[in-house]
Amino acid sequence: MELPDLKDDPYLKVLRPLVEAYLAFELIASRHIKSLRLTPSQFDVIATLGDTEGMTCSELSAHTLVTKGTLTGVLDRLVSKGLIRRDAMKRDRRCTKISLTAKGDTLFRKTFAAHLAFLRPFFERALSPEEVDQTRALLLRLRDSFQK
Amino acid sequence: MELPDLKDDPYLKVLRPLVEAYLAFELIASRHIKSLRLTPSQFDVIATLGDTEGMTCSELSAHTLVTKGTLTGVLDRLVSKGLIRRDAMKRDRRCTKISLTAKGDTLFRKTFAAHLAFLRPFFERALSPEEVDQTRALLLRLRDSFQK
DNA sequence: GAATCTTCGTCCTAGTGCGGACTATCCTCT
DNA sequence: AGAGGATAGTCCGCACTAGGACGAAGATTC
Repeated sequence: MELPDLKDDPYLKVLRPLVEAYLAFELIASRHIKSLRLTPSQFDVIATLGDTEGMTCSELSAHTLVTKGTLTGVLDRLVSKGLIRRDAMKRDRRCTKISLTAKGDTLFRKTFAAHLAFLRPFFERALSPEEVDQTRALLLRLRDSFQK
Repeated sequence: MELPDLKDDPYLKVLRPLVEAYLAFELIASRHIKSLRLTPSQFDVIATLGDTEGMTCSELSAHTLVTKGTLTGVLDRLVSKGLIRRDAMKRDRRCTKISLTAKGDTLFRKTFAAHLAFLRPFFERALSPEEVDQTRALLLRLRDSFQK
């Protein structure tokens, strides 16, 4: 959603840069993810499940950007790729425990660090370490303002 | 797409705040747009067409976040709501000129300023005017780094 | 123990997103 | 003029999105 940026408004001047910076990042990141034969949502799920004992659908949707309703389909595709497994839970028969298969874990180890290493240079060449801290603080203030 | 944030990496520290700030903004903005009975894409198109003589599909997709392929469907729905109009162009019979109808223009005038006014306080209470300029500059550097 | 409330995962609808294929049209170059 | 290439808009397949409806299964309350 792009909004004309009334250049003279002192506050809305950040609106477009925020959107553009995020989208530029998102485009680069998702291209790299696609080269791994995954979609962003699928990568999100794999990265979240990595190094855990597994979790339920609700937990998974809370820790990722994938909503409960969408998760069903995303998990279906990951199961058919053999990357995750759905197991019934003893205690609560409503829940399903989602966890990485051996194949999924291998993929996680191979790709996760590589993905971060791929992204780092984009940040490195844009900002000095001090600017990183500055940017981080400013963005968190913005986030908090929008979150309540 | 959410990425674990290796807290100790001096560069990737901005990754998560960037994603979170954008998503928090996006959530707020799209909720407000939905109260206008529009989707974010539809609002994007209306806002872009506002105060113009109309434009072709290609121009429209260049000025919005909607890609050419998706645009067809979005425009179809806006036509059926009576908000925009598709007219053949004399010069180039490949092109279609998309413009707001009277009803679409009324909607634009009523909602666009209101939407910006709705968003402004979120920025205002998060950042001082100087910080706005700072944030803007930093975000643009990030954007540019990801764009080449 | 039974009625109720809540939670869990799935399914549904409408709308979006991308990229590639396709047709119609225009433009360019020889 | 005629061939090749570029551009415009549409259509397609597949994946994703939010939110709401649903039945099954626990939790709570009396």
